[in-house]
Amino acid sequence: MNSAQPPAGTALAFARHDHANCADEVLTRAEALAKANGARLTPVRRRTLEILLEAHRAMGAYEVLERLAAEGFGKQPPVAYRALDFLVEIGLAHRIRRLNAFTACMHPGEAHSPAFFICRKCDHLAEAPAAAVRAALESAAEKLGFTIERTNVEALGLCPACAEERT
Amino acid sequence: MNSAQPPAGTALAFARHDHANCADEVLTRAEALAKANGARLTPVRRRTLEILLEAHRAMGAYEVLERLAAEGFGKQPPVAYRALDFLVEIGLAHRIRRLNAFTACMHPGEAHSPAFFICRKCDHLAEAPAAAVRAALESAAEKLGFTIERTNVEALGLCPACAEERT
DNA sequence: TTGTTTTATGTAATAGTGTAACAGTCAAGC
DNA sequence: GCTTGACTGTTACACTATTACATAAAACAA
Repeated sequence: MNSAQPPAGTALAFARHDHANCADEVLTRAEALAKANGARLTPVRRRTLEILLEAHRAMGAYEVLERLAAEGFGKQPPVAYRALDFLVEIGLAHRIRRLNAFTACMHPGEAHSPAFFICRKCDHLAEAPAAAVRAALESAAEKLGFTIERTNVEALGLCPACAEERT
Repeated sequence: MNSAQPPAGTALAFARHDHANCADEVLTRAEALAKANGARLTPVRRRTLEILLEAHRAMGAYEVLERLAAEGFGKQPPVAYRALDFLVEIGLAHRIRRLNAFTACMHPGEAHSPAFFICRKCDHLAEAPAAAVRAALESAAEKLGFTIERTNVEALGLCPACAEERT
């Protein structure tokens, strides 16, 4: 893999920010969002989301699994993958392919197609709204006759802090 | 994994197109491009590129490795991964993370940051130039103070043919 | 040329990521 | 209650990728 394993320190934004009640807000919306999709926010699923929200960074599936197992849920990979896939499916989490990791979505429910910025030095991660990116993609897709259902937009580079250090 | 294993049928474009001399052109450029980077297009590396060009679709690293091994090169994963990583590094190939696969770049040398469109039904893959997408990304990055070095833009959905079939 | 450094290749061993298949369980609707 | 379908859990395994180390070949300097 990269220098980037699910890494134990992939914060969600480069700038410090208070997120005292991010989690509460999101969980409330989550319930609604799940119901809207005709899906159920079961205990494993809910707890998985909480874990991602608490961590507030990208986590590997196996890292999430450890936490779940420790709390009495199943101990096998499918437990984590199913819960994570569910969350991604209904838009409560995102999969960061470059990191083989997952992260809670910070703006669930809002129609958004985020872009992710990943620092190659410190592995920190930032999620940014990217309506313009999506629009450009749609336009390119149209020329091909392609119907977009889901997108993964990830940029690798240097975060402000690491760029500062003159690497 | 996905329904998408390195898959044995991931063509490069949805529309039929003749690419009789794609390969030759690209290989010629490759030499030059390598030299420009102070890098060497060694036999394994060159052959790896040829394999990707011949296949003209996305190939998993192990699939490439099989081919290399059959031709007398090393039989262990690092052989393929090193060659593929090299090609990606200097812009002769792209890594499609959603498919865990690699594909030869069709426009090496040209400053471009491609977007990939992957059909979830047939796994076919299209590479499209996406200057507008890149511009939008740069703009978002600037707001974060982030310096982009490399991007992965992948869209999942339905290709024209599969969309037709009313899935 | 010869010796030295760097870069590249090859192998073995193993770590990490993700799935398929199946059995049991639980909730919702009839 | 009973059926149905969705959800959870487990075993077992497939696939993807890396680390570490030994060898070899090219590039460079003396």
